[in-house]
Parts: sequence; structure tokens; C-alpha cells
Amino acid sequence: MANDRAFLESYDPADYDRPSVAVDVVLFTIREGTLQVLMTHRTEPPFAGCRALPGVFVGMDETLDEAASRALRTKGGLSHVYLEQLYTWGAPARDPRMRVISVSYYALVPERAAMLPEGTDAAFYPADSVAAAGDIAFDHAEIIACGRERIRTKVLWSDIAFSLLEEEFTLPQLQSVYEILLGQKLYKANFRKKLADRIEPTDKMTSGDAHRPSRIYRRRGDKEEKA
Amino acid sequence: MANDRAFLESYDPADYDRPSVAVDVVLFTIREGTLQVLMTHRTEPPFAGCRALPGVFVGMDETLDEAASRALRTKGGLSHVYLEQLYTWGAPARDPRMRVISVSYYALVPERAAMLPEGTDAAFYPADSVAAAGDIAFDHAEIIACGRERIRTKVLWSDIAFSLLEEEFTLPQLQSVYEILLGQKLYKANFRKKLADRIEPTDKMTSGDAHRPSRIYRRRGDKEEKA
DNA sequence: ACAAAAGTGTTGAGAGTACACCCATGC
DNA sequence: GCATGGGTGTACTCTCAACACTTTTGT
Repeated sequence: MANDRAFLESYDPADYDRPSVAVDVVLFTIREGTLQVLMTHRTEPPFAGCRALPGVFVGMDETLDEAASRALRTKGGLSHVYLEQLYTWGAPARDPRMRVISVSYYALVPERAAMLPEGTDAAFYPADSVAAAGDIAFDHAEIIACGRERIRTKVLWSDIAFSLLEEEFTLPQLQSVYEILLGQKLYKANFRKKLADRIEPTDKMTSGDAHRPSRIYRRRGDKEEKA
Repeated sequence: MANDRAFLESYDPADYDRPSVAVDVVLFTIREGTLQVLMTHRTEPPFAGCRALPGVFVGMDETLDEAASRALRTKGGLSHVYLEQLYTWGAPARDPRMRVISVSYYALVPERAAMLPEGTDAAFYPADSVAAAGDIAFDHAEIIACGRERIRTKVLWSDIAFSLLEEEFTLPQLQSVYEILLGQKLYKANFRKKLADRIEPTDKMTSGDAHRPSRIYRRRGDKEEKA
């Protein structure tokens, strides 16, 4: 009752306990043919020795999106990535030290952009192995599962797959991204027909791959941020 | 930098300013053939005289879902509704008094369950008129638009429409709900074919409607909370 | 009998599936 | 030449939109 908005007019910040608010980011990329997630290594309790998502506390003068960008910048040296809010987690005991509400985001980057700087304790791990792992801090395994599920369904109706590739790519590469995100093989001929109107060919070809070269494409109408 | 999670280990709550966290709920129902939203009336600044979504500050020992339920219970006398998290809003100046991060939810209830108790200042307003109205507090017009858009797309692939009806309903009623959520007329014959496997007929019929009675249906497999 | 709303069968277009096949390169 | 992966055309299936039509009530 003391928290009822009817009392908001006379609300004095000092009168009430307030939770801390963090932003945690699930950064996905594709490496070695699997979907991988960026995680940091915790050295202090709680969850010492466990892996945790990169995250920061929200500053008083920044938006949530800015906080998510900052988390990626300071933890992974990354910027200009596809970034979208995922879900907000608020179980009272999700952090044993104190009440922390976490606004989670997910991000998608191509492999080459995911080169981590020297001296980072952050590294990539296969996303599907995290569910079974026992050394994941807080509720971060659940957050990763939520992000994994989001991209699995969103790839069906949006263009997020392109965010995991460079600007130029081949159709076999693009199909591989779809297959990894969906977790199943696709028929080559049908895949191409469905994607035909979202891509445009360049005059370049791959070479040196020991077999027939493939044409290099880019996304059609690359001005729009449709994904 | 001071908010970087690397400093988390030595984090002392007293060292940092923390935002307040509120939960605001967009309660939708269908009245008089239109989609309507529950809003309260503000009497004190800021935004005195404006309409605002029902909301509460998150208590230190409750989950976000519980806070959303509490908002509906204290503001609208409602319980046992379809409730789902929508989006989290964190613009630094969205509340001019102080930093408030709002976790928004949306809820769906049938008209009869949306009878408000006596002495409430809350009332229902057509959802589509809110976008044009100028007397909406905070960023609540944007939150409502976000919820409106969510149910517009979600009705296409989920069963949320049933949450706006009683347990028993006629097919014309169900079709009307779909048409209101989608904002367009549907072909009766095709609509019935698509919904056929999600409903089951009862042996009851309507009567007294001045025209041919319609059969009363209920949702098939009503055990699952699929919506 | 008529108006109005409930309810049903049929058809055609288009998307999606499965399959068969050809092409270019390295070895 | 042959293995391997890149690339394309066709035929079948199923969903879905559109239409035409019948049924049942109150007046």
C-alpha cells in the first residue's frame, strides 16, 4: 500500500527502499558454425568462478539503450551492433546480495566484429551448452534461453539474420545462419526463392574454395534498418 | 565507469543513486464495440488533470508480476486476468520529479469482469482516441500505443482474443473481437474455418436476438493457458 | 413474405514443399 | 574424370481469400 501510485504526489525518494537497476546484454555471434554468447568470468562471490552476462548498472542520466551500449563497449569493445530489449527480470532473490532488477537486451554481431580486445576476461561460449552448464551466475542461463528463443522465432518473419553477417555475403553463408538460428536444415532451392526479394547480387564471386565459386550478394534496400 | 559491473563486488547501495522502479499496466477490454483502456485521473502535479495508467512502485519483496497484479487490484478491483510484460521504459526525464524506470505490462479482460468498484477515479477510454489526446501523463500514450501494437500482431498467431470474452461465447462475438483487435473486417466463412480447431460447440444457443440464434461455443482444451 | 443475421460448400490463386537436374571448380 | 558444393526449373500440396448459397429467427 505504501507503494501505491496514489501516494506518488508526496513521494520522497528517501522514504522508500529502492531496487538497483542493471542492464544485462546477451551478445550473440556465429563462430565455427555454432551460435555463441559473450560471457564474463566472475572472480568474486557470489557465483565466484561462474560465467555471467556482461552488464552495468543504469546511470542516472542515461537511457536503458545507452546503458546496454555501454555494457557492450566496456566489456567487449563493441559498438554499432543490432540491439533490442528482451525482457525485465525482477525476482526478489535473483541477486543474493540485494534487490537488483535486470533489464535484459540481446545483440547480434557478425563474427569479424566480435573480435575481443586484449586483456578482456570476456569470451564466447556455445549458446546451447549454457542451458546444461551449472556454472552460470544469477538467472543468466534463463536470460540466455529467453534470447535464444526470441531470435529463433524472430528470424522467421524479420531480417535479423543479416545482422550476423558482413555487408556482403554468399547465399550458402546466409542459409547457414538461418539453419543455425532455426536449428534445422533447409532446402536450398526453396530457401533461395523465399529470400530472393530481400537481396541483390553484386558482380563479385568467391574464389579459391576448392569448388564452384558462389556469387556475392548484399541486402536489398540496405538503407532501412528493418531487422 | 563507476557503474561498471566490474565494480559490483564492492558495491555498496549507499554509494550510488538508484532510480525508482514502477510498474504500469495497460488494461484492455472491449466495450460498446471498441477497444478501451483503463486510466486513472491525476489531481496533483505533475500532469494534474491528465489521465495516467494505473501503476505502483515495485515493493522490495515482490516480483514484477506481483506488482502488476497489485496495480490492477488496488486501482481497478480486478484479479485473475491475462497479464504479460510489455516493455521497460527508461528515458531519464520521463518523470520530471525524479528518475523512474517503468516496467509496463498489458492485461486483457472480458467486459463483465471489468466492472469497476464504486468510488474509483479510474475509468475506461477508447484506446484509439488516446494517441490523439493531449492530456496523457508521462509517456503513457506511447506505452498504450506499444500495447495496442502488441495485441494487434499477437492476435494473429496466439489465442489472446479468448481472454477478452467469457468462457462461453458465440462465433459472431469471437469474430467481432478479432475484427476490433485487427482493425479490419474479416470474411465470416474463412474466419470460422481457421478457428474451427480451437473451439468446441456446446449444446446451447442464444435466443431473443430478433434473428436466427447462434450456437454457443467454448475454447477447446481449456486446461492449457495457451494465450 | 420479408429482413437480417447465422451458418456452410466450392472454387481459384499463391505460397510452400519436395524433387530432379545442371554448372563450375580443384584435384 | 570425378567428387563436391553452387545454382536452377518444375510439379505437387495445402492454405487462404473470395464468392455463392442455405437456414432460422422476429415482425
